[in-house]
Amino acid sequence: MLKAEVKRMTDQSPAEGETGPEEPEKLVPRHRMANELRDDINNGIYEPGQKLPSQRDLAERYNVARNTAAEAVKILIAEGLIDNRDRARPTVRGPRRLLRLGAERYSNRLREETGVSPFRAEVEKQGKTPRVDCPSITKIRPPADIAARLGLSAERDFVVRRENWYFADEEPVQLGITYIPWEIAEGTVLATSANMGKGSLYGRFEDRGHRIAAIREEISSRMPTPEETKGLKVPAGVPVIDVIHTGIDQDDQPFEVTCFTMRADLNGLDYRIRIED
Amino acid sequence: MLKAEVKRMTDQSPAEGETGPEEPEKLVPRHRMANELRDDINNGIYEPGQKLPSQRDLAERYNVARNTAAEAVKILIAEGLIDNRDRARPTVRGPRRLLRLGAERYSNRLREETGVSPFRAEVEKQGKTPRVDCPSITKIRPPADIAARLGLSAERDFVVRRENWYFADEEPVQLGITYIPWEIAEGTVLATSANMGKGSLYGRFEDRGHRIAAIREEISSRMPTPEETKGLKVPAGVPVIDVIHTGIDQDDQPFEVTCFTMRADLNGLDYRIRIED
DNA sequence: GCAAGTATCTGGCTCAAGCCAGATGCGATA
DNA sequence: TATCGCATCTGGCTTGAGCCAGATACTTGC
Repeated sequence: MLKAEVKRMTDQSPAEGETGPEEPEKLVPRHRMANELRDDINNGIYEPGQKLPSQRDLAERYNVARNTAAEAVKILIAEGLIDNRDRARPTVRGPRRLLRLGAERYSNRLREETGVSPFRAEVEKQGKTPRVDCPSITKIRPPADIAARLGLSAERDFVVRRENWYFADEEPVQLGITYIPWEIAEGTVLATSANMGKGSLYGRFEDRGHRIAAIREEISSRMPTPEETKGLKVPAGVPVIDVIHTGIDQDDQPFEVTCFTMRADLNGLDYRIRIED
Repeated sequence: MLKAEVKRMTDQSPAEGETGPEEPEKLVPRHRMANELRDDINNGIYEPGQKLPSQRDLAERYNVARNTAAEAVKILIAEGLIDNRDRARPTVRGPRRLLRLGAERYSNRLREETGVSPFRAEVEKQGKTPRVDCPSITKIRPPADIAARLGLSAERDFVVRRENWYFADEEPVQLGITYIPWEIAEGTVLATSANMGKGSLYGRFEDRGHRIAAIREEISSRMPTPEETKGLKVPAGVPVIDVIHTGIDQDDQPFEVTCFTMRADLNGLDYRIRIED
């Protein structure tokens, strides 16, 4: 890692003495500058957590207008290399440790033995304080895609919709919206209370005769909507992971669907799956 | 011009104490314009595939400078709502059908019965033509994280590195880099040939006494690097999904690791998992 | 009817100038 | 010493001007 030769020839003379196999591929200034900055970051010249020089400085160093310097920084922000929360000085983003959520979080035994939710366990493993907020429980008609997964009718049936926000050290991490057939939730805490009691959510399903036997998880990723950016405080240049989770009971019946929206800079998934013959 | 008279003596008031339902939340022009455009797109005023009016038109309609109009469009591009391939006119991006890849793609029975790779099957299901390209097979020292997963030493051991590019109708879809311990690959087509023969990759592992019994899949998501943007032709505003896949045999030994990089606009994952008690 | 050539339009990009509000630093004051 | 107030700095944003190369449409000549 020879960071000694930080060439900074501000004049854009061709200067390509020996043309490598790669053609220079002439770049517009914003990209030339973004590339240099990116290399510097990857080579550790700017350390994670370190603030970048001011736009006005950068502009002078790279011999561009301040506007252009700002554009170059924006490129790296969009790539997720630089963080620019609020109006603070843009900062080099370091690799963050991911919460690794796996299928064992649904294990019946684990639930019974520890009594602590896997999300909490995972957060505490990182030395942070978990918090789960359930700001709303409502009775609604299921959205069409949810109805399909639960085997319900979007016109005739009802579901309980439970909204859960997950925090680590008060930083929003993910959002989960759980849909439960009214038939199952009716008359239980599932339909009324944020506090699920011993064994948590799946404990209550078991009370109603639905023991979790299998799950389906449909995973995709996309850029957050503006609402999600605000609600989850997703930094610029960070996508979200969508997980549509379906809980399936011992009779092969789906009894619950949860749609997770996770910040991709804080969450990952980790599945160990036995392959059936 | 000190606006001293505006100074809040009630400074640092809780602020989110009893905010009204929705304050207008004054927006800068670029966001105001981006919001209107986004609504129009979501309300179907601009149909998927339709071209946006010219920047100069938009600027006039929204009463901003052309620069600002361009910035507003860029916001929607970064959100993934608008596509601006090449220098073509920005176009409203429609929802794309995802390739849904699941764990059953590793099923031994499925492999033996159909003989066709799950990727091919999934692509053909969409009426497209699959193609897999294996441009390089090399013998290298394993990267540290790979070595750890295979139980090898990054200094002493070797692995075969196989690079695979996956296309649907000649559009790049994903990239997979497979690492196989040299001990296993030595002397087989695994180390030499792109063509795997009947039963494909996992058929050859079985020849060497490694029947797949379990897999581990570690999933995360991020924005693509510039190289990936170029190689996979990832459109602006689209993340990639990283999957680190580990194949585990009947003796609980890992025998293969593959790192997938998938375009998130074309790929999704779909796992059905039995929950152990 | 068709091909070639041309004028126009478009998006991408850069620049210089300037306003604003929040952050920062520093000195004066209590 | 601790706190307040102010000057300054910073990033974010907007504007209007202008250049460029590729796309498009239109004309002209064969």
